[in-house]
Amino acid sequence: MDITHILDGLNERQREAVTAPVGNLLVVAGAGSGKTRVLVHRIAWLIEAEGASPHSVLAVTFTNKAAAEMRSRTEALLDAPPRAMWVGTFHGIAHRLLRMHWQDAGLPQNFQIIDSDDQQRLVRRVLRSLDLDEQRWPPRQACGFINKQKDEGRRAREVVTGEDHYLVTQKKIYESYEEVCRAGGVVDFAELLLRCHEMWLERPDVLEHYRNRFAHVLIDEFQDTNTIQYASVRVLAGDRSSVMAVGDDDQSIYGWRGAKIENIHRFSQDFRDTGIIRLEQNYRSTGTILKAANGLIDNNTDRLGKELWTASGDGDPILVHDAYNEVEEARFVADRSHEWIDGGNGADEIAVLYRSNAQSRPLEEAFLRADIPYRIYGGLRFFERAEIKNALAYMRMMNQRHADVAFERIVNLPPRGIGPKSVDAVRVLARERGVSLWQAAKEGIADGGLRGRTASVFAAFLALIDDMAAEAGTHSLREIARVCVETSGLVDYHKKEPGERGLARKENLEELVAACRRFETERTFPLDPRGDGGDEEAGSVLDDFLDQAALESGEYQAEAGAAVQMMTLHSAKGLEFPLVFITGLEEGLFPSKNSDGEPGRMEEERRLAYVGITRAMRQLYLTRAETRWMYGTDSYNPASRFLFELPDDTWQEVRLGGAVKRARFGAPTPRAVDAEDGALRIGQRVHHGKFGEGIVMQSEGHGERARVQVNFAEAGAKWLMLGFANLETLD
DNA sequence: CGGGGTAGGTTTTTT
DNA sequence: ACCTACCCCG
Repeated sequence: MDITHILDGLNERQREAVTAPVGNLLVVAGAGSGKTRVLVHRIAWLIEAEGASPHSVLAVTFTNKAAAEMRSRTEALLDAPPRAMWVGTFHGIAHRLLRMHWQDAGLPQNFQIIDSDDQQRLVRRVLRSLDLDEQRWPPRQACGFINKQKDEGRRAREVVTGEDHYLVTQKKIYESYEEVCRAGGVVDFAELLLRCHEMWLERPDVLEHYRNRFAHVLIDEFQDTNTIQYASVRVLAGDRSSVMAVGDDDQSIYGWRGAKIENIHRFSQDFRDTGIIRLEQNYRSTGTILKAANGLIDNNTDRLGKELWTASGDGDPILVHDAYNEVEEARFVADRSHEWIDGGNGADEIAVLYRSNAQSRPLEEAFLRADIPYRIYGGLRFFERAEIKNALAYMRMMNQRHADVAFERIVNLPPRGIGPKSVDAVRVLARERGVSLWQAAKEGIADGGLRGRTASVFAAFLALIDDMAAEAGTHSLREIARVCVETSGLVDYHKKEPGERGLARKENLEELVAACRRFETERTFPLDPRGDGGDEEAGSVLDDFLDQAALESGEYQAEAGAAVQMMTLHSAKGLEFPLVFITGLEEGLFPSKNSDGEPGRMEEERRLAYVGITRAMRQLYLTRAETRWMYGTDSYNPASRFLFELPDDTWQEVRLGGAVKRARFGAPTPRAVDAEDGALRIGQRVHHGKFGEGIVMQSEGHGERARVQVNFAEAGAKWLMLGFANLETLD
């Protein structure tokens, strides 16, 4: 078989990774070094050169988008599209296994996946049943606790609490939540992974089957794996299979979500005879941009160590702009975008990045005013919108009357006179009799468990659902959707809502019906990453649709038209753009003030800045605002420390008008450095024996450990120990 | 029961 | 500033 097409166009390191002997391999792939390419070509190599069966390949990613891309690129490279290969997200693959092995996993056959929103609703109900105050025990926090435990592989009974009242209570909530999920036959995202992992441990026969099957495991973005994902890979790999882990410790930005950067460090110890290959040649950015990125990330300790380089030229310096406020900052970004587009370039070559979504508003207004098309990523995705979830809940009820989560959601939506009290009566009945809410309502009406008005409103609701089911028939997904949206009264309900919002919701519901029609013929969303293994029984179209809606809440719609892309730094990971703006480079915003304190958090912020910088191919702008209107007040934030960490010869300041002379990035806001010593404050001018004059920018720690960052006129930004530096104050 | 007004809390995000 | 979650009254 001719395999040259697999190796053509790869550099030496890439080729080394692709053709490495079958076995464990860690590929540390820097930004823009051709990571996906290596994964895809490795799969092709295994199949066409090593003779591996597509059946034996398992490729795992984090997002559906990445999975879809990997699948399509692999298929394009191979002679015969490998249907039997498994490519998917951790969650998608776990879900698939659980559907096939529901009995081995101890789940009901018709278990349903709930998203984080549903989870929070369930937890809220648990809190009420435990009589806990929601102010003191915020549902969000409880969800966080539960998910964290599951991500660490711990069941409620395994949580060690000691005497700690907080832990004791959270454990109680977790236990109770587990029971509610079990009784309702629902599975949350973290549960998919944990349940699958437990199944392997408890059923060695099942594990053995998959160990034999998946001789080749490939994992993308390995630095983002959490404890349970790492453990699962280890268990599946056993000591035979070959695992290729690809990742970049410098791009680990999901620690707050449970990702363990250590996993990438541990890999070579835990997996036998691991080869390590570093991909450091960057094909994306200019030399200047890479130099800035390298210089910045060098401020982090605890790295595997890696330095990106490029064979292309230096390119233009990074341009730094210090705006008066966020409106001017936005105008600057829009102006420069305009120039770029006028120069004959596409709007879609531009990305505007920010730390938090709240920053998008002024940017949006500036682009609107400048008449530049833009598109904002992030925020609520289609299947997470309330009106869509309502409609999906009706669809679920069509299928399974006993789906309590759905029942709770729509029982009084649109409002039909079933208030909290009536629902409570049914809940009590359901708990007493150990049946679903639907069953409890039905029985209650029949045997007098429910009376009077309560009985009649529920009778009407049950009849509505039954009638809708009859109207829709059982076979057409599109019909079910149409009925759920129209006969339920949802469309009318939203039509009556005032303003844009009601209209948008009504349109979303119509879009849902259209999506169902498409799904019916294609049996998949356009971005479907799942392979057709063909070795599992397919559920009904409706089941499949609801599962996919839960697991793939995202942007399944194709986007049309060239537009500037606006998104958070997090969502920009994996993307690249010729022109990139990173906005809001201010202390407190980026790095976020929430990341102060814990040292690990600050390093993660720096990695986020690294990710942002390395998105840029040709030109990078960094902007900040001296004054920013946030949370209803003006805040004055000093320039981000990350600006000072860039090597001096990589950037230039852009000033408009250029009349005002001031220190680089303007004078920071005065703020006491250390309670113990009021003499030094942020913004203070100081003199140092060796470095000369500078301005205090930042401080860290207290007492003996206190350090300040001083931006010296000559020497640039330095961190100094207060105890040793012998700084002289100047004014 | 349901609509409207007010108080609290606001990183990042996938699945 | 803005969204949400809750409280009170019709």
